[in-house]
Amino acid sequence: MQDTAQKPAPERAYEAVIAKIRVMIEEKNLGPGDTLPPERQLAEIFNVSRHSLREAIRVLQEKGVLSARQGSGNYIQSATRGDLMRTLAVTTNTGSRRALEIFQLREIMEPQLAALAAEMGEARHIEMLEAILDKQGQTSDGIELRKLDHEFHETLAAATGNATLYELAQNINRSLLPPKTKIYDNRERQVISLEGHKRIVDAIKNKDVEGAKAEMRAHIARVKSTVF
Amino acid sequence: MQDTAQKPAPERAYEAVIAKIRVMIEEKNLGPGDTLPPERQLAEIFNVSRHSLREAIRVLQEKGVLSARQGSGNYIQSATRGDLMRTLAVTTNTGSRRALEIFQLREIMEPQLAALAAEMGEARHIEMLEAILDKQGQTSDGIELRKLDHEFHETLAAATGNATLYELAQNINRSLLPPKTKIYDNRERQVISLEGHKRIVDAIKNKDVEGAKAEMRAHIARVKSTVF
DNA sequence: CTTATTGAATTGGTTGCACCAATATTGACT
DNA sequence: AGTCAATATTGGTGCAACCAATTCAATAAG
Repeated sequence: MQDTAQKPAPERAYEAVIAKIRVMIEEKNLGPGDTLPPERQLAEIFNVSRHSLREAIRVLQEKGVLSARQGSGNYIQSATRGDLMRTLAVTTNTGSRRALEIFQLREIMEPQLAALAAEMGEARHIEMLEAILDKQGQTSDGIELRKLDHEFHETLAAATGNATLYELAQNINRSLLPPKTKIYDNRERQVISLEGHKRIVDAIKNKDVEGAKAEMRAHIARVKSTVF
Repeated sequence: MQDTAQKPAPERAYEAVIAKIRVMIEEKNLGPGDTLPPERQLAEIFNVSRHSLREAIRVLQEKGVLSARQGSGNYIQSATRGDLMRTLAVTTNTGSRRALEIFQLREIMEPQLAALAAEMGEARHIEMLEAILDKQGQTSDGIELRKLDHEFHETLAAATGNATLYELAQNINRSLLPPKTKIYDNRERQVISLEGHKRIVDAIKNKDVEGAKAEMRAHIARVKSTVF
């Protein structure tokens, strides 16, 4: 067991602090130029160590929400209150949650990529997809299969004819699964993956736009359930 | 005197550490899934306290470069070279073909962002959206309106609660329209934009998931037709 | 010999305190 | 009043200890 295991995601101290700072900014109606209370005092108020407090401040600094002046104070930076609130509205996502976020992005994009591929797909793209399916059926090496899975989804994006979508798909894939993960060592997953890919390619070959979308949606759902 | 004058900006310890970590990743040719040396050891190597080292690691975490697992280690998430947003960040504005591609990306994503916002949207997000509508109705300055349009779509992405989607939306917006574009000087477009936004917010307020999706789709279609 | 178990060692998470460095404030002196 | 030096305040850094989750190896059980 060494997936990208997802635990209940315990909230880190600095994350709680960021949330509290956001509330404070809203309640005290602070805007650009205003200063936060001193760190020692904030740590006291929020009941955390100054270290944890400073982690939160660093993050907000790096996001452009705050700026620190040694000897003076921490100042609210964002150009407008709108920028400030928007940034604070989504703040903070630790590694594990990020994986879920990227998965959500994938759920949004991939079914429509499949649909577009079915609509636009040229012969050469379909051939490439089928070649990948072949290889996928002939190996059982986990590393190789993960690679082929990436290839499949990227090729599908390429089949849309939209270079931007292709590049984005590449980055999504590579962000989602670290190369060494062994989730493909599981025989059951191998079958699920291959079956799903086959159905998708079939739909694309038949130029079945809605079918391709549905199959991809189902495929992602299945993969997701085996991962989490 | 309260002038905003900034000194030569003395480099903070954590900034130096971030740079050194990046160099280390490069030199040791580390990729996603690999782990960094333990914090105590890194602090020793870089000659800083663990506190400063951890500030650096936190920042890299928030940027999605690292992910931490207590009891295990700090893992490289996405290589510095292959950041998720790179695609759109770099390319900004290369011909009309690119513009069309990004528009297509927008057609794929935004309706689902609206749907998610309707499903997840908290009160504060809806308030922000309505505040933007107000401003939009009160000005007719082209530059200002373009800015508000961006704010609207970015706030909507923020309302999904997914920071990755928010970042992506930011990049899409900025890639699609150069800051100076005056397409909002056209009175007709102003009306179309405001009307569309209102309908979308209404649907979100009513938690009408399908309605939000449909309204956004229609909105994008209208905007597209006025642009091309 | 293989598989569980358990307990020590490792590693990130948090806290507290002390001290440094830059800035702000006070107050004595002219 | 104005100047300027002493003092207090505030962010920046370091050290050391302890907590909590994980890893890993020694050991016991089958």
